[in-house]
Amino acid sequence: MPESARKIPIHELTYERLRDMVLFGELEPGQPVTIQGLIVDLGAGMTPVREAIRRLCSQGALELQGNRRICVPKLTLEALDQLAFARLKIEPQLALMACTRLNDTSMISLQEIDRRLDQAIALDDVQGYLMQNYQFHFTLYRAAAAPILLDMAQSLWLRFGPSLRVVCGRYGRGGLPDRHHDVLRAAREGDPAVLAEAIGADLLQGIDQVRLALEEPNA
Amino acid sequence: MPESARKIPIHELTYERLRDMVLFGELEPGQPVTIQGLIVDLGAGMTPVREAIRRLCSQGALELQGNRRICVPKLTLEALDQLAFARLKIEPQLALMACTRLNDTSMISLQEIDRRLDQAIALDDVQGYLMQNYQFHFTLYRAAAAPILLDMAQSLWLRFGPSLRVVCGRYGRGGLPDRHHDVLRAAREGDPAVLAEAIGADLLQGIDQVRLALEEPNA
DNA sequence: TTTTGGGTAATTTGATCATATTTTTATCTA
DNA sequence: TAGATAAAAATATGATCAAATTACCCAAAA
Repeated sequence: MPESARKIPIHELTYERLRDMVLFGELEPGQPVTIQGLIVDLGAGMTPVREAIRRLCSQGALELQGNRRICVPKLTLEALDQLAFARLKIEPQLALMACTRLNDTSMISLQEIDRRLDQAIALDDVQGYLMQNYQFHFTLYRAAAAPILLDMAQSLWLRFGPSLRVVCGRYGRGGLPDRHHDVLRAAREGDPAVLAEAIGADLLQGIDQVRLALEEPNA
Repeated sequence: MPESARKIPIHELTYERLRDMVLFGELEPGQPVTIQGLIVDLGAGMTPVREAIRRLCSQGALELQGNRRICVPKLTLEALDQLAFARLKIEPQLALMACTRLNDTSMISLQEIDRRLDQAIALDDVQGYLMQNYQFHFTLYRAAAAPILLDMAQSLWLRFGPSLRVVCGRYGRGGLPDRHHDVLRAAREGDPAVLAEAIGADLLQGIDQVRLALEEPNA
């Protein structure tokens, strides 16, 4: 084994793996998550798995159901309203703060991610779309150098992710045309207010898609 | 042992105990927290302690310092700015949503808590002040029936708590006259906008106190 | 006969602890 | 100061116990 990786503890790796499973739709809303199952699936010991689960529960990515069972929470309309409110407050602010701090390196990263995102859409690759979309937003947000707001955004995405996947899977990503080009243009021009506005518009689009799906009768 | 309590698992109790220690100033900013130390202090096993710590880390109440040491984070000015922004967005909204849902029972609770709060101030009981202040806000917020926003508020308070304690200890609670009577009045009159405004003013007062302390040269 | 209901047994899963291993920090000597 | 060694603390595993769910069986009713 290379020396490079021999620093990250297993509980951290387990956390990251499980987090990505939630974030990128490998786990469906409502799906039960068992400690024993993860021990087998991820090949980790009991303690690391338990710690990863605890972290994700306190971020809202997983949910304890009274009888010490754990599942991926299903989004209700009430929960979606709260998520929408918080995301529209926090994420445009992160974009605003990031705007003046974007350097050439991060601009190139954003453009590269956007390219891969378009590619995923062209290939109908839902998982790839979700991953690149996440990377796009968080590459921007990280530039804000605001770790507390970033944590909050991360938690909000963890609550949102599974449902977004369901929507994409159901309709294809047809209803999700790209607002990212507006975002990129505003970033290039360095106008914080416009950038924040563009991010808000992008979020709203995803939120409305999920809302439509939730309002349908078929669960 | 009475049968009543024999449902809550130790890792949950340990979490609650440790959370309160952070929230009510029993742990100072910068203070190291060790697993072994908590095993001794709280009389719990290793697994429950580790899980409690992981949960609090992911809420920002504790901080991992690279070399697998853990401490209570010190608030920087940058962190305070982020906290201020988020709290002023989230908490007034919780108050607003709570306003129309407050019933007689919760109003009586709020008034009772406010009474105990005044009492704590009169007795110069800093810990009591912090506890009643927390109860006041969260009894109100819980009435909003918005668990996601409530989680966010909880996390924000966990990041804020230790520093508030330091401020109170340094100046006494002299600079913290009560905005709660304004809050109570608005709640009685059932005006959501006024209530949200009053909560915002209350928060701002505490935030400014901490900001003043942070801007002082003496660390 | 088929179906429904209740209840017990078996299995699965979670909670906790004791222990071994690894890493980091502190101490001591050169 | 540097390097080696000892002590302390964190990581990770596996075993054990307790709780919950599931499977199954038998009896009674349709």
